[in-house]
Order: sequence, then structure tokens, then C-alpha cells
Amino acid sequence: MFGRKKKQTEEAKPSEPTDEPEDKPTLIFCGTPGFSVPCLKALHQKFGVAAVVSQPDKPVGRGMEVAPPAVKTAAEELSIPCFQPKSIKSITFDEENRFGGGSASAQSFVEFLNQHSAIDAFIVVAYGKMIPRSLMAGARCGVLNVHASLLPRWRGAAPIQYAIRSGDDRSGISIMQIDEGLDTGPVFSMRPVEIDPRETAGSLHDKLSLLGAELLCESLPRILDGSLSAEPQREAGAMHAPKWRKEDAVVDWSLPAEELDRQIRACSPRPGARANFRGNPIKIYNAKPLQSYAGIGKAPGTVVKCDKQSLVVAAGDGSCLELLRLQLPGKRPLDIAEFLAGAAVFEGELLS
RNA sequence: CGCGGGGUAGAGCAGUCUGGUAGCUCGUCGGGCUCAUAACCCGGAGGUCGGUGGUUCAAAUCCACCCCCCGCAU
Repeated sequence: MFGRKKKQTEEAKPSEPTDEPEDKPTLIFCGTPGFSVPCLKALHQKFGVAAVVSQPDKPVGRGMEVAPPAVKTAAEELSIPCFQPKSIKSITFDEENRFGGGSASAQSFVEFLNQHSAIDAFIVVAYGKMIPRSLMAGARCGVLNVHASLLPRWRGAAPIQYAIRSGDDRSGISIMQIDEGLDTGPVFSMRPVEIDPRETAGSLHDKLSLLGAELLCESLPRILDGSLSAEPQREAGAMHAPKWRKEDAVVDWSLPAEELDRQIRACSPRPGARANFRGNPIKIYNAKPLQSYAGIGKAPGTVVKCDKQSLVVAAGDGSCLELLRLQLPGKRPLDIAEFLAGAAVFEGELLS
């Protein structure tokens, strides 16, 4: 069992592959944002993680202060060495089983890899960069990936958002072998999760983040000992979920309310679906499509009802959207009753 | 030193430019009206106006520094 915890006193591993599985596999974890952290923590607790690779610290947020990625912070808490090369794509792996090449910022990582020549697997969870061939060749089990969709649906960077915006009734986690393509490698295991009708990208993100850690830890022992094989993906049903762009968050009131609702949930809590109100950008975090107002016939974007408790706006195809949680620039997100307590809104006003 | 908005009663806001009795919507408590109500009417409680220092006869308001929250951009 890989789950048994044994103190490992020797740093270096024998380079010859042995028939007997090691007490503890040598794993290198690559990840960057908060989504990856549960995987890292669970993996380290059950199997031990030899090293972490994450994106470099970068200026981020207000004030452009340099901040470390969530995975680096977690690695430090767990006392795992963390490397942050600017690029790993030029790292090589030669016939003598040595890593080489790589940018200047990757040198210490390459050096570390050569000290651990019996790497069992690289495990990539939302690392944020493509993985070079050298890493696939350089570990006994290659590069494994935790992906937040049921492949081949939603390959790419934003599977969670696409699943919600498309109205999918389920999502899930796939554990796959990374090949040269974008999320095209063969799949070891998948586990579905239901998408609740009121699911947001945030809530699904959190669920899948935990589910990913769970399924990874369950699958890994059998991947490492070869008893679990990977099935090639069917190409039928393959869908691409590219990076979520700014335009994906812009509300178009001429769309039917149900579509707007899905878009709003896909954008919540980040970046927040965006509309315009009296010349100000306004963010919509939660809304409800209404049937009872359907067919009212006002121009999309028109406020068709506004009292102290509720605000209803006309959308496309005669549908209406009740806004439930809003945010004005410089303000906190507010539930509709609070919002209306401070901002007089009139029926007939137009949002864009 | 990326650009910008904000912190005033339990919540959301106005008042700050032009210093001079703390205001609005909601909630809450009490009373009234009503078959009834999240409706309506009357009344009450609740605030060291983010903090510290300065200017002034007088500071929510002007000046300086600090703390916290948020929008854009990345």
C-alpha cells in the first residue's frame, strides 16, 4: 500500500526500476491557484510530495503588489520545496535518463530532478502552462492530470464556467494521462457530480476541487502499480472550453432570461456578470428567470417592476429576469433589498 | 509608487465642494387601522460620523498621517 506512512530517510532513490513498489512514490506536483491546493494537501498527506512546481510570483490585484500563487503558500506550509521557473518548456530528457536544458529560472528545478532520478509521476493540477515532452518521458508513469470536467467534454482552461453556461446537468473530475494535446490524453478514471440548478462557478469550483483530490488519491495507487489502465478519449462529444474572456461576462439583455441566468452563475463570484446602469458598470451575481412576467413586451433591459423588495428587468423573447444580488463600482455586493434601500430605481429605466 | 471609488444608527445611502441643531429608505420596539398582510398611519430607541493628530470660537465637513473595504487594469 502506498497509503502507509513510513519515514523516508534516504533522499536519493535507486535509478533502476524495481519490481517491488516503493513504500512511498516520488511525486512532483505542478499547480498554481486555489483549485490545486486540496490535491496538493491530500497527496502530500497520503503519499508524500517530493517537490512542487508553481508559476512565479507576479504582480496582482490592486496596487500591483507581487504575490505568491496559492500553491506556493501551501507548499511552504507543508515544508515542500517549491520551484517557480518562468518556463519549463525547454527542459530536456535524454537517453541517459538525465534532465537538461531549461531556462535560467528552471536550473534549480532541473538539478533537483536529476537528484531524484526515479520519479514515479508528475501530477499536474491547474498549473497554467503546457507540459513539455521531457516530463512525460522523465517519470515512470509520465504526467498525470486532474481535470475539472468529464472528458472529452470541456477540454481547456475554463471547464467549470462552460459547463454552467451551457446548462449541463452534470460535471465531474477526470484523472488523465497528459499527452501533447490540450487535455486529449487517455483517461484513468472519472467521477461525475450533479450541477445544481442554482450552482455557481464558485460553488462548483469548490466541489470539484475537493472531488479532484479524492479521486486522485483513490486512483493513484492503481495507476502507479499499473493495475488501472487509461482509456483513450472518444472524439465524439469533444468540446473546447477556452479561457474565460472579459466579453463572456458582458450581459446582453436581448438574450432569454434563462440564458442570462446561466451566464450570471457562470460568472459568479468571479468576475461577475457585467451590465450598465446609469452610466456605471454594475455587476450581477445572482438573478432568477421569471415565467410570470413572460410576454410583457418591454424592450430588453427595461425595468418592468421595482418596489422595496424586488427588481425585475425585461430580457429577450418576452422573458424577464429578477435581479437578486448586485454590486456598484466601489461598493460591496448587495442583496436586492439592501441595494434598493440606498438607490432609488424607477420602473421604465433602462439597463444596458 | 498602475488608475479610481468608499468607510455617517443593525443594513443600505444623503449630507462634505460653500465648517454652525445628525438626515433618508429599510429593519427593530411600542401604539393605531384592517377579515388580514411583507400594506398603511402615529410614536420611540439606537450614532465617540473608520483611527490619530492639526487648523478653528466651532470640524462628518478643511489639512496631515494611518487602518480597513471595493471598482478598473494586470
